[in-house]
Amino acid sequence: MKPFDSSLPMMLYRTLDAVMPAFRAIFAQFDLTEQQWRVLRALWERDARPLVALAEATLIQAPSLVGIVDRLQRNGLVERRRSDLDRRVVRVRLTAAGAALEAHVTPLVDAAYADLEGLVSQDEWNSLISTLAKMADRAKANGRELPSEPRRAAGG
Amino acid sequence: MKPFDSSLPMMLYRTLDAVMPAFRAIFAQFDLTEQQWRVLRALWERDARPLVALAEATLIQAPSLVGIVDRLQRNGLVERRRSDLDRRVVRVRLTAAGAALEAHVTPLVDAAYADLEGLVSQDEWNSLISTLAKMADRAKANGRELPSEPRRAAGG
DNA sequence: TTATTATATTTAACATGTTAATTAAATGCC
DNA sequence: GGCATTTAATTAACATGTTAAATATAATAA
Repeated sequence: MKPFDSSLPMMLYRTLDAVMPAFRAIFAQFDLTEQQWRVLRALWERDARPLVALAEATLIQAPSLVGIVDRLQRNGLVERRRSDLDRRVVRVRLTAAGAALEAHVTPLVDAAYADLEGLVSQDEWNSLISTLAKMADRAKANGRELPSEPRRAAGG
Repeated sequence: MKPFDSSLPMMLYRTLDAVMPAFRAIFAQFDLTEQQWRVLRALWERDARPLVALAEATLIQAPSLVGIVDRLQRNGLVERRRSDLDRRVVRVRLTAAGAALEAHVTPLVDAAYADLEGLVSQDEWNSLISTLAKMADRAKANGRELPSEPRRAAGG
């Protein structure tokens, strides 16, 4: 059995545990949770997204997202609007207050992110990001093949 | 503002999202959650730990751990015993059933872990782990200095 | 010793994660 | 055109995460 402390999943959790509190402290100043910030961050980039699209962009699954959007809506930062073309779709859009928040939060988050980048060399940083991307893509691809049998006979 | 999709925190979350379902599928076969497995995994390595020590080993904070241990206990896998030397301390120890589970779960988890290691080259794997370790250590060290002022005048 | 301070566990209040099931609306196919 | 199949959002049931506070016990200092 592996060392466990230094297993990849534990190292990923450990890194997040070490890194995120600094960001959460910023979010808390604006009465936002980390996940609420992620939703706003996605909407600032492209507003009025269907909930499914928002789930993909934020890596928050739809059932969790429902509650997060509920609370953002309760706090007046976003609103829901049902699509007319496809009545199943609910688009989440920023209110004026939600949009205005960007200018206040972003500078603090950017500064914290710059601090984070300074912890390792630029080479280390780049290879870290690219190895994570590669691993995530491949793991996800694997995960999509095993659960049920391949549709016809994809070959192995 | 950064690309967001490829920000370090999002990459860490994305990698965990891609990697963990394979492990969770194994845990589920034994009616275990990921966190319950982490507790057992730590106890298999060293049994009868104080709850605080278990929290550190598993990266699960004490308030969450209380409930997780409650459920493990309810399922007959661990038991609590209050220390006689220090009546504040509660040690969590494996039952026979909890100890016996190791031999069944471990082979499957090891196989899944081997698959994971195969996704990238050994060099990439090693530098990934070591960069994560470096970053986590440094971020944590930074986090311990700012919150309150240094005790006396630690110098900066 | 006693008041103070620190530590270990737990509870509380709230937000989120995870999986399965529901509900409503759209699509595919015969 | 009608029925089985998909898709989007939600609900349900349970487990966990996060922060603050409470409780009990231990260590410390005046």
